[in-house]
Amino acid sequence: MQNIKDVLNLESVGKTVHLRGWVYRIRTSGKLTFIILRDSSGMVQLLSSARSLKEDEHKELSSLVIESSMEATGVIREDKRAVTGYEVELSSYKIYQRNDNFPISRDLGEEFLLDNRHLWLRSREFSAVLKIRSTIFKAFTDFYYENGFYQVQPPIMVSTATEGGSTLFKVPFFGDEVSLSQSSQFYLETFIFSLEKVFTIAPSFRAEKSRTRRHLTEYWHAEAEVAWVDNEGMMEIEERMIEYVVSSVVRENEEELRLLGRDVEFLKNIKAPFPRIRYGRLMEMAQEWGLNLKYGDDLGADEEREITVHFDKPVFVTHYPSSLKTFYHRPDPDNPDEILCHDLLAPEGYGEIIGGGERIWDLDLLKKRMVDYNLNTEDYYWYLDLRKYGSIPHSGFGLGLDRLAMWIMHLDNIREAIPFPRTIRRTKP
RNA sequence: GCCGUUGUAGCUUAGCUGGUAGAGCACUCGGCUGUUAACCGAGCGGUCGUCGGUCCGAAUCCGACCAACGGCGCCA
Repeated sequence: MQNIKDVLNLESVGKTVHLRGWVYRIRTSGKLTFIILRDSSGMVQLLSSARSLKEDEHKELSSLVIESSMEATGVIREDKRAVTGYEVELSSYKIYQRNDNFPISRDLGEEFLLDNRHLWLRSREFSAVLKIRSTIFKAFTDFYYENGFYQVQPPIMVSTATEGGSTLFKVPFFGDEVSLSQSSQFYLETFIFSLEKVFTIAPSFRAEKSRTRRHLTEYWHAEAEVAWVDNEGMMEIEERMIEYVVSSVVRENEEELRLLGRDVEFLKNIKAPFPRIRYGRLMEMAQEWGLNLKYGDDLGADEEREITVHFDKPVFVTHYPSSLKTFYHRPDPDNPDEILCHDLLAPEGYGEIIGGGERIWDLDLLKKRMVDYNLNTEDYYWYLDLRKYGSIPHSGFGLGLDRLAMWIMHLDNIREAIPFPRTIRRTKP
């Protein structure tokens, strides 16, 4: 058996090829039947006729419907009339399943496709999404391995909140209750005392009742934590990682990007370094652009969109006022009202894809901040222990891989970037 | 949590100020020896989201409910 892509070349012409896959299109014209066969690698036109097959064999093939599965043997030749430039004249075949009519046809509603996502995965469009996603996950991992990081595996069932209790998913646990992880950050911090540079890719769960194009209740969270690195050093690692991931997709998946209509030239220009803008300066710029924002306001979706259209690269926003971020961020020693943190906003209106920064590593300050946030320090005993024994400066970040994928592919909704989206109103298929 | 939109055949939909449901695709059958989302002809397919109300009469008007979608806030 061969992959379709591997036989679409001049060396194969005149040879007998053995293929298997699914019927992508079928149409008859008189005594000829054209079957477009697809497999994971591509598609090719098959020709069935009474010339090279028995009459009843040709008839059986002509009755196949879309997405039937089959095996095909025949001689391949060049033919400009066929979709991919080659055609296989069938000499024998095997049908695995001649199915009933496939539910998905040419008229497609958004809701219907979501209900039939398990079948829509077979489409050319979604196959391209899946291939690009695969590259993104591999490239992210490769980048950190190449830079001396260790991959670690934090728990998913946890008993401490990272981002505030109201968005926790509660799960029964032998008469007790646990939560699904919102972020692996605190656990990642435990690993740096032995491994120094660590990363993970794990699902995170947020019970936020969000109904937006950029939120999922279950999403793939890529996180890293690094010993001895400050806020600026962390941003340097992140921008090199983003460049690495984007250039990997451009190199491996140019065909898929074009199928999705993505402007590949735009992606080729995504090179580090990325601009850094302090929050205070951004507020001044926003006012110059006519936005109704003042110091102390958080960036809403509209503001992020307005801001990021002014850039053709991702942009870091740093030094937020401490009132806008959660307790573990380290205050700037030069200006304690601001914190040493950064968000990375994707361009073209996509907005936040990374949140990161320097962590508080002083025990007393961390305790004080937790008390300010009404957190029970006893629950976080293990997190506080990290500041008791050999505490060090360190930084980290969290990246929404589905958001990154959404931006790279220029999709309208994050649901189109993940095979089986979980949102407030969808747990099937 | 808040605001909005939509629900008619397997899919995409038309249906005006109420008068008894129409099309395209898919599928089945027939035609065509070069099709490209083929084309041509025929057939199959609907308790108009659910429940209730108004009316001689409701897909259409009113109410409640359900579901999905879109947006805000929150975040990655």
